[in-house]
Amino acid sequence: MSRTLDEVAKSAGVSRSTVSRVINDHPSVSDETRAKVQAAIEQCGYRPNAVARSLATNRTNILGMVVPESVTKLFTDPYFPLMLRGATEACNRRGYHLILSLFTASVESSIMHDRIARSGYLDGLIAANASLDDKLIPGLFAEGIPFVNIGRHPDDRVNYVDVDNRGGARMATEHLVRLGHKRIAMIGGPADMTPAQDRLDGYLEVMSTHRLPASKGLIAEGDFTEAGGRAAMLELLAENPTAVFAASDSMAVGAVKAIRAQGLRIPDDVAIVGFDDIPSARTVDPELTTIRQPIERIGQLAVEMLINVIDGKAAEGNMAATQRFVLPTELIVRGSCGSS
Amino acid sequence: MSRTLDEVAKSAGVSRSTVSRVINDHPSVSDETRAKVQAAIEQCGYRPNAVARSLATNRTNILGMVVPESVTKLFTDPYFPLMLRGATEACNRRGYHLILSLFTASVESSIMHDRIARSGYLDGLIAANASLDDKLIPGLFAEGIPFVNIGRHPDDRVNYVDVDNRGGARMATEHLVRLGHKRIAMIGGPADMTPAQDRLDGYLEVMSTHRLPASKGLIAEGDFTEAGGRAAMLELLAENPTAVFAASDSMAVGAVKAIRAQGLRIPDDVAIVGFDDIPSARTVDPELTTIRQPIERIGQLAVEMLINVIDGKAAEGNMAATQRFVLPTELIVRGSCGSS
DNA sequence: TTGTACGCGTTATCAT
DNA sequence: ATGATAACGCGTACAA
Repeated sequence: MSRTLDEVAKSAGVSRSTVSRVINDHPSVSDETRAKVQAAIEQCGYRPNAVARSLATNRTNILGMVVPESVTKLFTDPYFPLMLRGATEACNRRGYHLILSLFTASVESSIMHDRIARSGYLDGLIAANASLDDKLIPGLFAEGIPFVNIGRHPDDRVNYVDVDNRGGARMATEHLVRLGHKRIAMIGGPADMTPAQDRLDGYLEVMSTHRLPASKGLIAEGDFTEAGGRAAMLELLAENPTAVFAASDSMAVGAVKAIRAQGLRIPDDVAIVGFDDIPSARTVDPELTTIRQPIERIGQLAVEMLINVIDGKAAEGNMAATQRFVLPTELIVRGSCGSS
Repeated sequence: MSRTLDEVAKSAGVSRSTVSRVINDHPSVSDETRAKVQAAIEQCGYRPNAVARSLATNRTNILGMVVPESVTKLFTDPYFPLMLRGATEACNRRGYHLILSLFTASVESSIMHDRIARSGYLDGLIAANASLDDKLIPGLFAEGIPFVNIGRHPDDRVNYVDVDNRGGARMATEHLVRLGHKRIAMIGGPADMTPAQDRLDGYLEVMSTHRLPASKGLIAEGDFTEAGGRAAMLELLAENPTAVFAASDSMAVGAVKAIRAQGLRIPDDVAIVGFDDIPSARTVDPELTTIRQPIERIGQLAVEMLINVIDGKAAEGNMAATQRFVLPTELIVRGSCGSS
């Protein structure tokens, strides 16, 4: 099975420490012995035991991605696989591993919390869009474990990576205004999620700027799912909007179906713009005009920031400044709003 | 930070060993001291250090889910999030952690392989639909690390969990035959993936039984993506089929769009049945008749089997029998084939 | 440059 | 039932 340092040392005729130095690229070892040791390593098929190494260094090179229960339900939305792919990609590059923890109803979250945060297996963790009132984040502070949240968080101490949700929502709404729409409805997300808040704010801001109505009836709350978007759109249709901004592409796809179900045409009767630019935005008919956010990049950035935080903490004590990053969004014009 | 066994022992006025026994529910410890130790544990806020424990026990309670590069591309298909959710769910229940490794182009797969299989961090791993010619599986045997594949594998020694792909494909095709269709086309998956093979075989079997044509022109190879399904359907339409069986719902959704793009109606002009029963099968218009496979259950079962394999190996040496499990599929009739 | 010796936090074996 | 003590495999001051 697994050879040990001692065996390699014996085989190379040196001491254990020397082999260890070779493995960790320590400078002070003669080229001669280095070569000798390398050979022995090859020959034995030696691989360092990560667990033992972790015990000695107090570092595991394992990060955690924790998905709050409220978000686990949305896990099939392409957003998460994409973000996750970005995160694992970055981990691959940096030589880290990623433990994925979805909080589910079957296990009490306090137990999950303990297993995740206090096991000692994790160098740090990424919170996948923990909502404002999530007990997760306070818990992490209490535990003193390095973490990065995906999505902004009002607490000053929270490191996060976010996208310009508000700016994106403004672009989306402006686009519809530019096309001459007056009655522009919005399908929002759950009120306790900051992306939903910010996208709503961006919409309201533009509506207000142009002195357009944004009454209660023009705003419906979805849940970021396609079914939710469909239901929300059904409500909204009673108000006869000529355009809709959906806070996610999944909801936009649902809205498209609701609109069609009423015998209305897109974009002729109702124009629609989404948010995310997930793959299906290009496969809907008509293709979805949407706000692109660099989803994989978010995951990548989150792990890179986290590694920085971990390294920084190790280096400078707890003095490291809070790290934050807000990625830009982009308007992608396709067919669902008519030609501009 | 993290208290240690010694501190608890000192605080409780016993030896380290006794505290260890209490933690591991060892029987031989008096109720009196047990209570005393429990109290000390509470008071210190002690939590066992998982890494140290792993070094001593040679068990990490961490499983790996490894996704071959060919499959990483399909990672946004709802199949994977669902399967993953099932797997993490089972891990939660059993007190295991799950490391997710997506093989990507950015890091050479031999390096990834080493990191995954030889790090010592993993008690075992799940291969997510490794295809037949994937170097992954031979590598795992060479390494002697316990694993379970998702999807059947011809090698006798491979533990796997699979679904009755062939039976499902038969049901799908039979359903179309029952509805009176003669020219039934099929959109298959990549030839090197066993689910694709099996679904094709099921289709061919039924076509042959009913002496229906299954010529080259009636079979197109997709890639399990929506775009691929669309392209495949476009080819097939030249043959004027009256029905199509798509080997995945994603491809079926693409096919629906291709059919519509030709001005044809579903199910009137072309009936269609998919495979998977992912959430979007219920949100397409018309809703998709499909073959349901219990996707989350697959993930759950994979980790449970894997844990069995690991425990079995620990218990009986390498004598444990190969474990296999084939889950049933189910025909779900919705609107995309017309009424039966 | 190289080797010695100790520590990382547990579990496990063996006395007592 | 309890307590020393030896692993587990590696990193790393410290000494040589």
